[in-house]
Order: sequence, then C-alpha cells, then structure tokens
Amino acid sequence: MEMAAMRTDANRAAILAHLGARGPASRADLARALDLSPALLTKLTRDLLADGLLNELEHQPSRGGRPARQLGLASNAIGAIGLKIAPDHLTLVEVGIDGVVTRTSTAGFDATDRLALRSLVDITTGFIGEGDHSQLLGIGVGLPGSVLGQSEDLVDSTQLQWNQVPLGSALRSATGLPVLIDNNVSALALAEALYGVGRGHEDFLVVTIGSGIGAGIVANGAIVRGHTGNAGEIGHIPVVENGPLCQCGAAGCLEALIGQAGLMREATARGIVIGGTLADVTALADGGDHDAQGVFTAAGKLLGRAIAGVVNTLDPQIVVVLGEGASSWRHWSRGFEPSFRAALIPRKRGVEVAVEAWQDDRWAQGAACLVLGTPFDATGVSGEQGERIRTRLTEVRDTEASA
Amino acid sequence: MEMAAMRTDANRAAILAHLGARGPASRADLARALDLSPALLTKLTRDLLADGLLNELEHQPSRGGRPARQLGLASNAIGAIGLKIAPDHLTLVEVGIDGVVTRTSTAGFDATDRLALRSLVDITTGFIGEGDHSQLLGIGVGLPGSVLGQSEDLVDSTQLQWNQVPLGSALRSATGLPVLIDNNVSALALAEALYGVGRGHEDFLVVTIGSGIGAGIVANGAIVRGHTGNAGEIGHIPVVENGPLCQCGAAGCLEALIGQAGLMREATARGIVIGGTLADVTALADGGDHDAQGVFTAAGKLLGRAIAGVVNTLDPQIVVVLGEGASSWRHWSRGFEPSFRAALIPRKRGVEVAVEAWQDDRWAQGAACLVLGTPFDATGVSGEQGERIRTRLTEVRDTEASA
DNA sequence: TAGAGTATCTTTAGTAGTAAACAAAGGAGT
DNA sequence: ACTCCTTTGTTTACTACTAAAGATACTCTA
Repeated sequence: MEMAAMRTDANRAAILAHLGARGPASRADLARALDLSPALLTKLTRDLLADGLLNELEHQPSRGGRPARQLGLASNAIGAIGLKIAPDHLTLVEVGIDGVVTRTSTAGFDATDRLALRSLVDITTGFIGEGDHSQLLGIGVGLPGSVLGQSEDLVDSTQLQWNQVPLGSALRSATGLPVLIDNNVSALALAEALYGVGRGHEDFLVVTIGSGIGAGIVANGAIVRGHTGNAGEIGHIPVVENGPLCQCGAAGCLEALIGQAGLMREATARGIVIGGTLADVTALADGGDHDAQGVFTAAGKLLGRAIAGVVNTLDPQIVVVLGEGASSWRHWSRGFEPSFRAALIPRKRGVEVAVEAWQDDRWAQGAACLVLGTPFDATGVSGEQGERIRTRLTEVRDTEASA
Repeated sequence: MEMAAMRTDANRAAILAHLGARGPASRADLARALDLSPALLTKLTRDLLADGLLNELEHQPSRGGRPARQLGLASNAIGAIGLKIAPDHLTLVEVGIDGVVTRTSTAGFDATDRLALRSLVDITTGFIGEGDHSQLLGIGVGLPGSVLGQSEDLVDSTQLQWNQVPLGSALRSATGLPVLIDNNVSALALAEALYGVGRGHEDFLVVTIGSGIGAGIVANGAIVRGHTGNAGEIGHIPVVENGPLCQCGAAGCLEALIGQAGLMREATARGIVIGGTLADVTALADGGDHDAQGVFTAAGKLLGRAIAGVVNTLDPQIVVVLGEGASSWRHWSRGFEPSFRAALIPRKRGVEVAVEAWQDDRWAQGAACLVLGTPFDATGVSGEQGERIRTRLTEVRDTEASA
C-alpha cells in the first residue's frame, strides 16, 4: 500500500472516466486517446488492475499484429448525482460513470419560498439516501442562471428570483460531497460534448427551446461561460426594432417574440386560442391547423435569422436543437430552415442542424455530467471542487483495494 | 554543451517570451506567472544565463524579505516578421520579442494578379533581406479570409479572390522560416490579448470597422476560430429584414448596411455627397455637418444593437473597437451607446467599450503576434509550425552560446 | 511451414518537474 | 544589538513521464 501519492492523479482518473464513457479499450487505444506513452499505460493499468478497479477482458481479434487485451471498468458503482432546479420543481438523477441514468426522481419545489434552500438540501439528501456515499464522485447542479465567483458558491438567477444564494456551500456541508454548479444550458452542452451529438466536435452550439431561448456554446472544445457566467443568452439578441417588451427590460428580444409567452401572445392575437396553454396550440398544429402551424413557422423564421447570426459569429460545426419546444420542431422547421440557410455566409450554408428527442430528465443528466466530465478536463479549470472530484476518484481506488 | 535536449523546451521559451513581453522580472515573479516551481526556475535560468540569453540586473529594493534579483533579456535581437495582406497592398513589419515595431514597409500589390503569390514572396524576402535570419522566430501572416486544414497551408479569401492558395508552403520554402497564417482580425485579437487592452482578460471581443465589419473573439483565454476558421463574421449578422443585398448573397447583413459601401450608399441617398469617398463624409461630419453626422449615428445605432446581441451571447469582459473607421468613432458613438446599452441584458449593461487609436501597421503587428504569442500558448495548439517556432527559440540559445 | 510484417505490450534508462527543507538577505520591533 | 518575520533563491530527494529498444503474439505471403 503506497503511503505516498495522496496527490490527485489526473491520468488514473482519466483512464477510468474514458473507459466508463467510451467503453472498453486496450492499453494502446487508451495511450492514443489520452495522449500518453504506452509505457505509462502499462504502469498505470498495472496499478488499477491490482487495485481491482479494472478487469482484463477477452482478447480482441488481431488487426494484423499482436491482439489487443481489452480493459474494462470493474466497478460500475462509481457515479454522480445530477440536480436540475426549476422554479416549481426539482429533478434528480443518479448516473453511472458511463453517463447512463440509473435512478430518477422529481419533487415539487418553490424556489421563491423563504426556506427553499433548506427544502432543496433535504430533498437532495433524501434522494442520495443514508449510508455509504463512497461511490459517488459528487453532485452536479444545473439551474437557469449564473454562478458568481471562483468559489462557485453564490448563485444568481432571475428566473428563480435568487440573488447570491449560497447553494454550493449548503449542499457541500450537508452531503460532504464535491458540488459543481453551472448554468443548465452549459451543463447540457457538456453532456452533448461527452455523450451526445457533440462528441468529437471542438466547436458546436446547443440551442434550447423551452419557456425561454438559450444556448450552450462550445468553442475550442471548451464550454464558453463568459466573464460573468452569462454567456449563451441568445434569447436576448435584439431581432426587431420597437418589438414587444422583454422581461430583461429591452424591446424586441428574440425571447420576447418566440419564447413560450411570446408564442402564446401571438396565438391569442391571431385568435387561435382563447386562454389555454401552448400545449393546446401545439395540439392544433399537430392536428393540421394551418393557423396554429403558422405561429410556429413565423417563430422558426425569426429563430433561423438569429441563429444564423450566431453561427456566422462562432462558426460551429453543428447546431443541436433541444428542449421542451423541440418536440414541435417540425412546425418550427418550416420557417427555420429557409431563413436560417439564407442568412448564413456561403461557406457555412451546409452546417448541420440536429434535433434531439427530448426527455425531461435530460437537464439533470447534463448537470451530473459536470461531475463526470471533470476528469476529462485537461486544463483543470474546474477549480477546487474539480480537484476534490479527481481526488475522490482515486480515493475510491484505495477503499476498493483495502476491501 | 548539452548534446541532448534537442526537444522543444516550452518553459525556456515561455521565460524568454514573458521577459520580452512584460519586461524584467525576478525568478520568483516568473515562477508565479508561469505557474512553475521556484526550484525549476533556478535550474532553467541558470542555463539561460550561462548561454548568454539572460542578464542578471540590479537588485530590487526589498519588500519585506530578501531582495529580488531582476532578470532581463540579454538579446533584443529576437523578433518576428508580420505581414498583412490587403487586396491592393502589403504591409510588413519587423517586431522585437517585446512586441515593439522596429521596421515598417508598405508595398503595392495586386491580389488578383496571376503572379500575386510570386510577387508576395519576392516582396517579403526583400523586406527580410539577405544574410542571417537566425534572430527571426518566424513570419506571421494576417489576411481577410480563412485558413483551411491543419497544415495551415491553403488559404481562402473572398476579398482577395483567393481559393486554396498555398501561401504557407510558398513562404516557408522561400525563407526557411516557420510561417503562421490566420485571419487578420483573429491576429489583431491576439495582439490585444498579449500587448493591448485585452491583457489579463480571459473573454473579450475585438470589433473592427474598416471596409467591412469583423470581430476577433477571445473566450476562455483562447482565440475562437471556429470549425472552418470563419468565426468572427459579425458583418453578416442579419439585422434588417429585406435589407440591401450583401456581397455574401444574403439580404440585410450588418455589413451591407454599415460597411464602407453601405455608408457611402446612405450618404449618397441622403444627398450629402455626390461621388467622392467616405473620407469626404467623415470630413463633413468632423466639420459639424449634421446630415453627415447622422449617417454615422444611424450606423452606430445598428452596430450597437448587433454588438449587444453578440455580447449577450458571449459575455465578454470588454469590447475593443478598432480599425480605420474607429477614427470617426465619436460620430458612431452617438448612435452606438444608447442602442447598445439598451439591448444588453441588465447584468451586462456596464460592459466596457474601449476605442483604440488606429495605426495602419497595427494589422501587421497583429500578424507578427501570431509568432510571438506561440510560446505563450500553453496548449500548444498552433500545430507543427508552432512547434518549429518554439524549437527556433531554443536554437537561438545554442547559436548564441557557441558564438 | 517458415519467414516477413505489424500491432501490442514491457522494460530500461533517462528527462522534466515538484515538494520540502534549507540558506541568504533584508525589514521591523524590542 | 538581538530576535522574529518575510521573501528570495538553492539544494536534495523524490515522482511522473517519455523515448527507445526489445519481447510478444498474432496475420499474411511465398
């Protein structure tokens, strides 16, 4: 038992995370993927095998040379918790290190309540349960807002009406686990980068259509959060002059026009529904109502022009459309596609737009990826909490070894 | 004389580049700035001092402890060449490793000529001169267009009417020097990051107002080039529906409205000038002509709304306005400021806008920074040519040592 | 069936880097 | 003057990693 090496070992963590995320691989595969020498992989995998964290699987049929010995993760008990905070409910998931959701839970919640933080902590600890947390690497939290400061502690959110809420320290002291908090769209973008369509792309854009319009930006392989953590607010791109007033105070924001509220105002103005919800409009459009479809087509047209501006600015390889609204995408699409393509610079006109089927717990899964993605983060920018996660990953090794 | 260590030594290079860019510093300063251990700095600076590349300067007055020994660059002969390519002329500069321009030259040039590449190479080699190039780290090239492929070899530019021109290999074989090519606005952004207003900022935006409108984007401390190298094309953000036709084929692009051509069209339509150039309109505005000023005010208003969208999307800490057009910024500003601030999300409303005085050779200086910035590039993404530059930096050490 | 070829893994010898203890050179309080 | 404090720079002992050469285990070809 080595007494030394209490330090974080990013490479051991990276090996485990890679095997978890991408499935079994040979030492040579890992060396190439992680950009390490084969020699080092021999040594590191020897340790991990001895510690019982890795298994040597069957030989792979030779591809012209010595056949590869596949290595697989022995412990599938390593995972993370993902928490999505919405104004009126919480979604919790437990995911394995391969990104697969193993458990889900939803709970009512009032973000504006005086005891909201207390209630959130209780619900979370209840979900995690008593007993042994040694397999959990940490908790990832996604919320509609931004995180202040390097300590990633104080949270701001207009949608939740939160101002400098000490969410991080509250969860941390209650659970003893590392906690990473981020904007929910950024978390979703990270999930796409690790396990979704974005995998292997250095530059892509995730557009979410929900109650508002948001974007997760990945450039140079990294999430763009901006200086104050407010990057991705494409809902507030000005699109029409003297347009309807937006929550943000400006006039003519994209979101004011085609956010859920904007769509309803338009549907009501056109006399398609009286009262009712957006689901009613969607149902009408699905049923073939041309007027209802027209609402989405017009919205798609505006969205297309706005996203084209973003694509011209950022030059992503792919645009992923996601969110509750994506389920009615075929109505949006009629307006989106022509106006989007027409406004792109010629070289980008073929850029791929991928629409992903939407599951509700996807947000929480994305939040969990904040934790699962940390070992991949070569630059180690995730700060102190990220350091703690990497440390935990190697600690798991020690407890397994001693057991 | 060590026979070994033919490998690139990024840290030795980083020490030299840091001293060049930021001026003399103590070993302890360097250790903090480069995030290396004091122990390593003792060793590396010992080598560099022995090789005659560094000088030990006077002691710094103590700040409560042992006084620091300042280290300074012994050789100020290390530098790079910067080349800016415009449709009708070339600008060349020689800059020292501290970013200061030591020599300038401009030459007429026709980018559409059949022998343009040959002529470009001749002018460049003429500027560099015969004889010893050992002090030159490399050549940086900035052009209005994008670079294809990882080899950074083939160049595309609609403005120059170039299609897959093998600029890199041509310059490389003619001079024997490493050549780095990039979009001119990206190069300018890099210069700002290293020696300008952007220094110390991880996220900022450089907006250029020239014949067109462009942007250099820095996010997470790195230049955003996008997947095809076409990031920053904010000139083609759609701003008005059914607007004037743009060169790019779309209608209502920002550039079509407020690029040089757009401004002239507007000035002509308003009857301010008949024929003439933009300089005439600027002169009238400078002289107090309200109609002429109105052209700029209207343009500033449009620019403000568009840039606000970009700032909402990317959340930069600072916006730098630059370029030929920046000299008439006080006329733009009247329209820009109110519309810009009004369209920002509340949290970003105080974002700083810095307008930089404009010198013509600034573009070429930015191009040179592609070379000078390479040693700083911790991730080493600049590819093979960047590797060659870092190698050259240590080679200089060897030749100085043997001399 | 005996190479030739090729890809995987291992060993060896060496470099780059760090932490920690120590030495050096001053300032500030008593 | 003497001690304590602070910061700088150096030495020592160690870890992490790599390159290069070799060992291993297969396929393919003649």
